[in-house]
Amino acid sequence: MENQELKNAGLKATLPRIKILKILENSRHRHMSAEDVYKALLDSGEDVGLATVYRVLTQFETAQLVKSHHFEGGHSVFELEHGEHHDHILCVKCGRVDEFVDEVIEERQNLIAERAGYSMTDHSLYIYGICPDCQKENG
Amino acid sequence: MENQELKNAGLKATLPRIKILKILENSRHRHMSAEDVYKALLDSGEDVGLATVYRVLTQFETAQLVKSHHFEGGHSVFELEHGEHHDHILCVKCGRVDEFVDEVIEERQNLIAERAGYSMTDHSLYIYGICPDCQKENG
DNA sequence: CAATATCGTGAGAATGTTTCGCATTTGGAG
DNA sequence: CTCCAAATGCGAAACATTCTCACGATATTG
Repeated sequence: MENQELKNAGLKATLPRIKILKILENSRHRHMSAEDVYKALLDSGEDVGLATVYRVLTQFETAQLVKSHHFEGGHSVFELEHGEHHDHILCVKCGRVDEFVDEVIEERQNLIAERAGYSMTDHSLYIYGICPDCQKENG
Repeated sequence: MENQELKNAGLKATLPRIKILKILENSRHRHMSAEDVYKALLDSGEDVGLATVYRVLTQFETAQLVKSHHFEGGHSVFELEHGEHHDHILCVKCGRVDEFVDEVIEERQNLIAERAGYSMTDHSLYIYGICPDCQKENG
């Protein structure tokens, strides 16, 4: 039940929050922008404000229910936390997003941060390219 | 001479372009936002519009004179191309930016893209952390 | 149960960044 | 030196995101 997830995160189980969580869980696309979530809410007949969507997503991120990503082009997306850390590879043509994990890279990053004297808090790696489907389509 | 660099890039050597190129070359900070460049221009008594700064920086990027980066927090920065590809490690406290190159990671990225069937066009890797100086300051 | 403090919300205004439209200016080829 | 496409400055617009605020729902207290 979504209610419990919210309670566990220290958030009251309000309607907008439940709805937004449901949308993130049921969406075919793992990665959704605030606008996407907002549209999905309107489509399902809900009456929430865009500001609330942003507020709730930010709260979810703080509560570590979702993770946000800032892709090129100034557009951010959110995805449910689903256990393992992973990075992203995305198609510059169709916007498709795939995920991957690479232990070697993870380790190197730690090493690099350490070598530079930084205490690493986070990192983001995005690979941009053309996905298999778009390569076919295009001559 | 900047004029020549611009000509080589197929751009007319206009005053704003020359000035902006100079600013990028002389600035102590390698990474500047459009706003930074704009302020620097005003400080040196030039009369350019912010729109022109954006236009010119975009042209420079197309001409591969500069490279842009989109760090977290919705603000982009530009830096002069200076030969080697490199990635960035930045301090979440003071905004300091350092650069690094790691062949192992570069190779792994190619491998990952290939394995996923993508034809890689670009990639961006940012490591976030606390820099040595900020670690000292803070208890 | 009533009085009251707190929280979450929608709507719209505000902010910050980047782009656009258009009249005017300018670089540089002839 | 002249002329024109290219480039520019300006204000407005587009966009994503955040803030403000009054109100309604909820929890707390006596």
